[in-house]
Amino acid sequence: MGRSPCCDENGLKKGPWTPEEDQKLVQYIQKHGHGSWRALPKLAGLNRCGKSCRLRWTNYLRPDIKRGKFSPEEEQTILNLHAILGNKWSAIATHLPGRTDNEIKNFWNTHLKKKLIQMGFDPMTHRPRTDIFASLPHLIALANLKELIDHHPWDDHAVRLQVEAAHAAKLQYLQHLLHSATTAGSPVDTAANSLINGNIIAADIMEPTSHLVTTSAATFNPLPSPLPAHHTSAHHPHLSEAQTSASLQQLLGCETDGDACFMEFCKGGEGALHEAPPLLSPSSSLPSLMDVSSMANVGDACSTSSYGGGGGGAPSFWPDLLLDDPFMIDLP
DNA sequence: AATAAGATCAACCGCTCTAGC
DNA sequence: TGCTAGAGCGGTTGATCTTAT
Repeated sequence: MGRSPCCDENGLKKGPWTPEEDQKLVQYIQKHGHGSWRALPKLAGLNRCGKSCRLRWTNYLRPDIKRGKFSPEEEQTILNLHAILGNKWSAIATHLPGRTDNEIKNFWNTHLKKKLIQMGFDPMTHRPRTDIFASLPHLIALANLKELIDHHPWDDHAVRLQVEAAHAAKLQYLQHLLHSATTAGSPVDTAANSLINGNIIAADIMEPTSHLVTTSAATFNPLPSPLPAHHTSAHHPHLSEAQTSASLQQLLGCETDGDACFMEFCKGGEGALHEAPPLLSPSSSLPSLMDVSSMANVGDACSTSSYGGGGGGAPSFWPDLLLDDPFMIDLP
């Protein structure tokens, strides 16, 4: 255990690699393979530590490295996988041939993270930021920008995230308002009225999620009945299965019954999980998987398909958020 | 043209994990 | 079973490049 001494010993060279060093490293590995990285520098005639050699090879010199801009498809894959895996760059990199974990990490930190933040998302959870009062003007603007869908040049994932986020956040906000409205004279009363009167709920703006907000706002029971004994989700402790099913039907805008609707929803998710079965083992302790697995609390529809690799892949914030405890919203 | 600010990305640091003894 | 060395990972840094003023 402990940290292995590395570049800080014996005056080994650090910093940028020269073309000569690159050539030595490439030639040696092509001839002998890398073998033990620790032994390699000496054998290859390099005044570098093994760790530095390994990094240079894996991140830059490897022949199968793909360089250049990330394609929209790659960007979407990263977004999808990050929503599921979090900062597991090496795991994400295994699904992007030719891209290194370092490159993906840099791309995330310099592009995608900022993009999500600008869209009002928490880049770590992929959920709308919960400081809703602070970001309300932004959300209102988003929710009322139909042009966003019609004309915005962003890729599908970004648009979908933005639209869904606006509505999910509205829903969360509304749920809070409904709860708060019981307090007479509450400063949120006015806001609630204006919301319900249409200032924010513009049911005709965005289908299908727009009417999700209105229907749920109209029918949402702020004090749902207790769960059946067999249904003890920690995530959705106040929703009964029947309520969940019915709410889903409404929320997802389905003609069919709630279970079938939910199945459809699971199947309809973008391909992240379809393409990533090796990453989704039941024994995995990746915390962000909870977002996905929690979908199973509704009807077990997604759990098997997700873990089995054949199923869902919905935006991770969605089902959780829609079914979340209405009073769990973080408020300033 | 000069300079400041921001963006990018290669490389390093320090930690954890794992295989071998 | 416990210890160690080596490999790998994610976070961070800092040099360089680009853009704005």
